[in-house]
Amino acid sequence: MVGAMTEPAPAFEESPRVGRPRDPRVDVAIHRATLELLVEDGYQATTIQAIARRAGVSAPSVYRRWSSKAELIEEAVFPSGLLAPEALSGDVITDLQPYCEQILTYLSEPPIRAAIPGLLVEYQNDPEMWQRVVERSVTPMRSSFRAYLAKTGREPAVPIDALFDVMLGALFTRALNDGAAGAKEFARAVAKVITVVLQQ
Amino acid sequence: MVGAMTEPAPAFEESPRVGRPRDPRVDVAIHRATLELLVEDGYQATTIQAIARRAGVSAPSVYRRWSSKAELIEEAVFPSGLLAPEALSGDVITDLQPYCEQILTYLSEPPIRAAIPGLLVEYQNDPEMWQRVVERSVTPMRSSFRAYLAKTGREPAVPIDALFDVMLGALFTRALNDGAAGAKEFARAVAKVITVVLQQ
Amino acid sequence: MVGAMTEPAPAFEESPRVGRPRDPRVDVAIHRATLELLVEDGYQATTIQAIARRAGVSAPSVYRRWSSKAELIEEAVFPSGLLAPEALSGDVITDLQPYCEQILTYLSEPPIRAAIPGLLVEYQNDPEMWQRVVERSVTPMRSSFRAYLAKTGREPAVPIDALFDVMLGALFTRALNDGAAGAKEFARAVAKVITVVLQQ
Amino acid sequence: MVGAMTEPAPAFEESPRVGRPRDPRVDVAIHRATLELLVEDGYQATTIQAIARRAGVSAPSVYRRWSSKAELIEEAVFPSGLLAPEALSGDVITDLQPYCEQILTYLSEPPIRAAIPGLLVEYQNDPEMWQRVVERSVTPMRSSFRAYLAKTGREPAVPIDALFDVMLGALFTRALNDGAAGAKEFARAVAKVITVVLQQ
DNA sequence: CAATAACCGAGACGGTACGTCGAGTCTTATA
DNA sequence: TATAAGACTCGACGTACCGTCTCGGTTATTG
Repeated sequence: MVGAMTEPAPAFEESPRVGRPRDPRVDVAIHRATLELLVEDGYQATTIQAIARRAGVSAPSVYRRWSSKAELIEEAVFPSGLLAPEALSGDVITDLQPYCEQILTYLSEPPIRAAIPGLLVEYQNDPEMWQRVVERSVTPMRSSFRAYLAKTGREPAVPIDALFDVMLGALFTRALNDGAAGAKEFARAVAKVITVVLQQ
Repeated sequence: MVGAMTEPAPAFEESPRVGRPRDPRVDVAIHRATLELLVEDGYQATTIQAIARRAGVSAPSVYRRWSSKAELIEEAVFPSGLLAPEALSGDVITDLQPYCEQILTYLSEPPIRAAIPGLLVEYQNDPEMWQRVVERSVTPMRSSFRAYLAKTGREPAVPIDALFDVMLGALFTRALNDGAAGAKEFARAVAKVITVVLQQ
Repeated sequence: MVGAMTEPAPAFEESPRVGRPRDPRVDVAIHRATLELLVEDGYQATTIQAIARRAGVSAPSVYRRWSSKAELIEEAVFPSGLLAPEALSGDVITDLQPYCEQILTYLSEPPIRAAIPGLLVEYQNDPEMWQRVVERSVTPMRSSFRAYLAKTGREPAVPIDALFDVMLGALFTRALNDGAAGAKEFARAVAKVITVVLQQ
Repeated sequence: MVGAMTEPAPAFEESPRVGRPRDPRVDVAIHRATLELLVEDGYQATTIQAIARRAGVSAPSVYRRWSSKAELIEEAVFPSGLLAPEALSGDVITDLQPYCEQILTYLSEPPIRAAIPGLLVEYQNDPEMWQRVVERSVTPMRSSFRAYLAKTGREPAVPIDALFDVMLGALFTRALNDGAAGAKEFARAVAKVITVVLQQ
């Protein structure tokens, strides 16, 4: 399922056993403030100081948890495990459209729409970091798509990965440009294209 | 034709008749510095102060010509009239692949790759400005695509605009993620997908 | 004469001929805020941010002029040329007491009292910088003292520099500890001590 | 005798009888770290956090024992009972010089030299606290000086307290500025001055 | 040919975000 | 029940870029 983004994220890695434990309300407040600012003011205005201010938290409390704005936002909009739209029944004709619609809806969620171009900029000089983001968000979709096609037993005229890239690229670009507006129609069109290729 | 980006751009519209005229070498230097910085250091590091520094020019000389970093970059990477890949012979089977390859190559030009996510961020709270960018870059492509299909006389099973969006979205996403690497293969795949839909 | 501390100080060294000239009101405001804060809140609370705030000026405008808090304060409390108490008539018996009183009064000026221990701390690991401060403030006094004694034609039983150090050390310590309270009496005592040595 | 400063000091007054007892090694480590930092890096760099770090101890463990950096340092450099240079034989001519030298040597001890200006700054807005420091360090010297002069039976031309202030002020200022360098010569000069006054 | 006006580089200006550090306070597990 | 450790808020640090401004000086067109 395409998940909502409401969980505070498990923050950093290991929790040390001694000393005052981190206040989970701080995590929640930062998480919440980040998403709010992303949606309200965009990526650029979502500065760490603004996040701290809105969360009612000090800047060091943010830096203690995340080493950069990019990491914080990455984790806020891509909480692990909530990324892969699930495959559906198995009938290509009926399934592909809701599947596409699901992806388009997911990519149109305001914080995701706002975060993606920002992360692209941030990681412009660090392709590996961007690959990490892709891994967390795209790879699960690609897997479910592959699994889905495997169930249908088809051998398309176009390599499956390329076909997936066409589908996702179309939906991704649409989401960036128009958000959820007209999602249903466009998802239908994309699904139709993929279906035709599969049936050819 | 997909154009190279080497010309200093005619800057602002009207040239006032009185007073000292602008030094065209300043325009050239800013233009050049902008593209260089975009490619070398990415959108974020391409600050106006850095551009001025590299161009050997003062910051006000930049602001005199462009009111913001976004406008400057927009003009530097999308010099008017150089945007529309030209249509080709008319035979769908043979034309579509070079056409897609042309678009993918164009979108993979380093300054364009670097500029697009930055402009997306910059215009996050100003969709109209982003539409202006789209108009300058996408609309000519869409027109040529329509004209191209008109020549073939086909009536596809998917609305032409949606089909174009699928094609361009796929190529755009590919360019953002991988640049020109493997462009030929992917362009072939995209062309195949479109062809299949057209022939269906 | 022992000078008042009211002048904005000529700021940095050379004034460059190009670029927007510095706003002299900014200099004045910083100078004034520094002295006020020193007197009201002490050396420690006289932070650069607090100075900027009180002067109604941005922090960078302070850093543009002085590279550190120490330099700023040094210049604010020791404006060049106002440091040497002048020698008096020439009669040891009558002169020495007002001379000592003058020095004690000078060292008791609130900003000086407040600044000296702070500068001592600041330059604890940079004795040369402290020597520079001494040069600006003590050396003129020492010179005038020497000149003064030369006029009397005496050859004291204690080296003149040591005698000066005893006199100034006594007055300096008194000023640090008690300020101007009971200055007259203490100046008389110090003058008496020096006189006795000179007459011995 | 002028005492060395090596003992950890008995910390706070009362030792509570209940609960986990304090680890005395923590006291020792803090004490040692404080003196080391004072000498190596100066008063300013001797932050409580740095002390805790060097002592291998947490900051609250320091605050539990001393309520402020000033108190900690005060106690570290002026351990009670080690402050008064002892009076000597009783012959003014021969005694005064070693007495002055002793004081000068004491005030030149690196931690004391480093601590004094810092404490002056710290107590700039709390003269009573500074008086407390003076009481602990100067008053014993003043008493021994008075007792010393009483033994000689002299009635000097300058009030004894003022004479003491001249002597100590001269030595104190010398110690702050030059430390122990040339101590012997300067002590001789100071002693000569005092002697002359006493004999006059 | 003089006046005018827009340009030029340089740099000051008030703001704001950056990421770090020290000051003290608090909360928890541990002894 | 006090300790030790670390998270907490707060605010100063010094730097960078923002976009604007003021300056002295230059270069063209206009009167």
